[in-house]
Amino acid sequence: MNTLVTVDLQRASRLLKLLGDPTRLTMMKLLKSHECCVCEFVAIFKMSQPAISQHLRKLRDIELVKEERRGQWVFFSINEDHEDYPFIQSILEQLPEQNESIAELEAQGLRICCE
Amino acid sequence: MNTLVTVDLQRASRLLKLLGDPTRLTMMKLLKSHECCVCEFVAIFKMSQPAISQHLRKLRDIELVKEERRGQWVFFSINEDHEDYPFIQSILEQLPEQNESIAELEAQGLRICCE
DNA sequence: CTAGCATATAATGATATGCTTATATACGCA
DNA sequence: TGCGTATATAAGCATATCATTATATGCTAG
Repeated sequence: MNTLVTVDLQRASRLLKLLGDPTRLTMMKLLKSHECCVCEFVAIFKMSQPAISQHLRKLRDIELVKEERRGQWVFFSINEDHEDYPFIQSILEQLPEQNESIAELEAQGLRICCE
Repeated sequence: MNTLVTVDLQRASRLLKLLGDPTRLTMMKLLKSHECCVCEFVAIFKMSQPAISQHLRKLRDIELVKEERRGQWVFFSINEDHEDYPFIQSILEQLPEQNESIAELEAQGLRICCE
């Protein structure tokens, strides 16, 4: 009896299924420490823009991530207000940091900063 | 930096994908507190025996569960020696207990005891 | 307004998944 | 040995998933 809050099994399995894709899982891990826009993900995953967009849509559909348009770009970030965020967080915590991806982006001058 | 051990992202996503099915996730949660044999799962999930058997095989293929034949029956249990067991455990801990399923089995006289 | 870049959506196709039914295997008992 | 029960495997099918290409939309800058 060491957790106060539990996650309904059906809901949990839907979340885990979404996280059960290496691209989406990595996205979530990245987003945990950095906001990213779509084109950054395209550069990181070396995958077509629509593929990235579709993964992000799935994450957004169940509100695991939020999006915010800034000028031309759409930035994604983790939705910490999600009812099951503690569950998600406990999973992401156990994954290795993905700072190299971000560092590589910066090295290539592909990191987007906008204001 | 509060976890010492992290799970490779590829491996983590494979595990999460397997847990991302409500039947398998429930199986794992049940197995966390009770050994079960195949016919018990058939009764619990009201699903065909081959379907149950195939789910168990997937869990066994990546060694999340162990099997042990006892007479006519094959009992499954969680493999606590799995390299990623701490990861799995941290997920299962956050799911509600499934004791009703077991209680129901017992009420119907379907719980298997063999020795 | 138009051109160009960022992103989203639609349509399509290959492969994976999860069930079903039919059949094979393994064990226990008479 | 042969039968009944428990389980595993094989084959087939419907649907889901994840990519692709083509196209639409939205914003910015000139």
